[in-house]
Formats: sequence, C-alpha cells, structure tokens
Amino acid sequence: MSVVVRFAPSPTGALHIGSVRTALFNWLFARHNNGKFLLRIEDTDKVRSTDENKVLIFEILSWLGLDHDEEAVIQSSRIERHKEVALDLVSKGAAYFCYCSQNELTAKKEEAIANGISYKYDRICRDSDAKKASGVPPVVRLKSKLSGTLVVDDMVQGRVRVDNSQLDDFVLLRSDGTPTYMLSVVVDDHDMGVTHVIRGDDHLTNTFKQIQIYEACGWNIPEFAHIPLIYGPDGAKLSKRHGAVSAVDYKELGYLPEAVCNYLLRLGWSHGDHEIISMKEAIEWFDFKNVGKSPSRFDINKLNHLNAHYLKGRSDSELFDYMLPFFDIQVTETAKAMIIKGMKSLKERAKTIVDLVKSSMIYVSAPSIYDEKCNKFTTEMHIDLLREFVTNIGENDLHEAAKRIAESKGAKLVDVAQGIRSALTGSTTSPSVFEIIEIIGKDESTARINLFIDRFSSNR
RNA sequence: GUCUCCUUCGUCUAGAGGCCUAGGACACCGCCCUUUCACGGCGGCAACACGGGUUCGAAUCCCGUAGGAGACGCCA
Repeated sequence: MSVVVRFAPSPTGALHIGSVRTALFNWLFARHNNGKFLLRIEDTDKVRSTDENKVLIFEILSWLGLDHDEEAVIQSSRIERHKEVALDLVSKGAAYFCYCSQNELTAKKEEAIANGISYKYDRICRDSDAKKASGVPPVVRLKSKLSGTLVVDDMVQGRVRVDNSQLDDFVLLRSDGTPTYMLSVVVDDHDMGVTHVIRGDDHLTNTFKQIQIYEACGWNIPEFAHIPLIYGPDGAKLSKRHGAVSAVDYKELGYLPEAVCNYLLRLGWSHGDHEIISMKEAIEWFDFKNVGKSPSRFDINKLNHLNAHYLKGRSDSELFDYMLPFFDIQVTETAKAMIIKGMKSLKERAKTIVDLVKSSMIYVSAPSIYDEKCNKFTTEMHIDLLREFVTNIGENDLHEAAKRIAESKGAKLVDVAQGIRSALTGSTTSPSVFEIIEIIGKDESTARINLFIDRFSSNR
C-alpha cells in the first residue's frame, strides 16, 4: 500500500510555526516512503477564513520547499459531498435528526455544570421523532456507540484507549445544513485516499469521534500520528505574546528556510547525536519511532545558531539576493560589489539576513551617526594617531603602518585600529579594518577618517 | 469537573534493565587565537519530578503522588 498523507491548515489566521512543523513531518514521511503529500485548505469557517491567509500558506510551503503533490483541495468546494454522506448515514440508521434547540441544550449544559456533572447530549432524539413537530431546524447527529472501548495504536502516542461511554452523539450537519469539521475531515481524508493522518496532538481525542464516522460509513481507518504541540519558552502554548509565532514572521526576520526546517525537525525528533541535518538526510532518516511524546519549547537561540550555520553555507551572491528586499535604501552596483567582496567576513558575524543587511551598510555609505562606544576613541591621542595614519595611507602594508605609528606614539595597535573602525563604520565592532579599507578604497577611507577627525577634534 | 496524554541539564534531546561516574547540541562561564566583534579550538557549570515496588542490578518495567498540557461546541 502506498502512503498518502495530507496537510490540512485552515486559513483563519497566519500559518502557525507549529503547523509548519506538522507540514514538515507529513512531507518527510511522504518523501521517505515515496508516497504522496497532499494539501487541503480547510476554509469552511467562512467568517474567519481570508484569501490573504490562504495565499500565505502556499507561499510559506514553497519557501520551505515542502512541495505538495496534486492540486490543493479546497474544502469549501466539497460541502455537497459532506452533506450527502451525512444524509446517507441517516438513511442507513447510523445517524439521526435532532430537533433540540440550541437554547434548550445550553440550558441543560449550564445545569450540568452547576451540578458539577460533565455534560453530554442526552440523546433524546436518537430514538424518537417526537420533537419533530417543534419546527426547530434539525441537526444531524451520529449514533455513537454506547458501550465498549475504542483503541487506537498511534504511531507517536502508542496505544490509547477510550471508553465509548465518554463520547456523545456529536453533530455531523448543522441546522443550516453545513457540515461540521468532524464530518468534513473524515469524508475528505477518505475521498483523498489518505492512509496516514499526521497532525497535532490537540486532535488526539477527536480521533475517537472520527473513527466512529469511519466505521459508520464502512470505510478503512487510516493510521494516526499525533505529534506534540510546540510551546513558548514559559511552557504555555506558543502564542503572540511570545513574539513571532507565524511562519511568515521568521521569513521576515531573516531566517533561511533550511535553518527553519532543521530547527523544527530537531524539535521533537532526533537521530542520535545529529544536529545539522540536510533535507536529504532528513528524508532518509525520518520516522515516527524517534518522535518524542512530550511537548517542546521554542528556543530562539538554537534557531539562531542553526541559521548562522546555514548562512555560511550559502554563496555570497546568493546571500546578496536574499538580502536585497531587506534594504530600505537603493543599493548601487558598486555597493553591491563591495558587499559581496566583504561577505565572507560579514557572514561570520551574522545570525540572520537582517544582521547581514545591517552590517553591510558600511559598504553602502559613510556612517551618519557614531555609536556611543566610539567616544572612547575621540581623545586627543586617538585623533592624533588617526591624522598620522591618514598621511601614511598610501603605504602597501597598512597593518604594518598602523603598528609602527602606534609604537612611535607609545600607543597600542588597538588604539589605532579602533579609531579607524569608529571613523569608517561608526561602530566599535566590525570585520578587520584593513579589509574594509581594501574594499571601500583608500580615497573613501581617507574621506571618512577626515570627517571623523573634523567632527571630534574641534569640539574638544 | 470528566476523559486522554506528558515529565532526563535553563532549552532541544541520547538512552529499549548492566555499555551511565547519564552522552550530544544550544545558551551561559573561563582560557586560547586576536586590531574590535565574531568565527574556530580547548575546558567548565548543569538533569533522570517525587514516593513505593519488581530485580543480583532500574533513567529504563509496575503502582501511586505531584506538576503540566490537550479535549469535552451547531470552531477548526
């Protein structure tokens, strides 16, 4: 039997980073088994679904390289089919119309809660048409099993069992005739030929309801894998207050797709001591045996580390293309050439594309402001060293020249170098100052240093 | 409240009864390298939730306890 999996996000919000991991696990499982990875947009909540979110789902998946097979299924286009199945279940006696009004049920529910009893629908309409005359538009409910135990051998969670007495006759079709999520998922998964349902473990208990639908329809029950959710650093469900939660945020923050994939993969899954894992290796090694059952916390430090690693693996010009949209000013061809030339050193210092863009500004223009830390290098001695350095800037070996100048004035190389750095970059940290001079040229360097001297020698 | 699931360094994890004085990675700290910051190298700190069993032997198996999470909708 060939493997068919699916990723089924709903476009009711920005694609959550946890959902992306679910997509990744689905994709890896499919590719590992030479199966199919299908995509289904669950847009039946017309109020909250937006086209923008829908577009973003496609954008993020393609950014990450999680290509899906076949055309995406749009769930809202399949409503008639869902209805048909529900009505068929009614005619087979496996489901029934319920004429209880919502007010009635809410009252019962509140009463149950007040008495400390757990609420379940009391199945009044299950075997009686008595309330049909009430004129309440009916819902369709499934006749769920009254006794026995349902067992699921989940690929991640292991054997999980629930007494059927815990389940009630849940709704399949709403009173307005639209299908509920519970029905739609099962019908779509069946029609799409899904063999393995891989999703977040918040759906674990839903599984038991869904299995009852499969059984009522006489369909094959797929395998299930419920993967633990991702939590924030404080252990609570990852949400907006933790910062970036949507996958697009990470793209916009300057993370590379391979870093995000590697990070998400290792969050909850492992392969011995391997940390840096290519997509090729991931496909080869992925299985559910090594997916942990416990939830994991999102750790931005580790993502940063991986991103820094993958940054080094990208070619200089490739990185520049990545950086381009992040610049808020026009980058000239000359600046571009300089940035690419200095990229090797820039890369070593950057965690994200955004870092790279910031640090590459030294090749775009002279500093417009100087960092506070530069003040340490505006003393008379430092300015004096700079003057001396500028007059000797024609020399070939500037490293040697700087050393000599320092020595002759009883200073250290660091004093000269930091002065130059401040003048050239407006900051006290940067790649080698001699490398910068080489890239921007001696004229530009002289101009920047003189600017610095003028600015700080007069007002002291 | 009821049901289901989870629990190894701060974080992600290795661990399938003796290989565990519990390994790796991130973070943190120190040293080296060094014109700064990084990179890199070396080293350090740091965990089996708790209590009972079973066993010659338990992080690993069993039972409790505590803590955490999820589900219990005419949301998905």
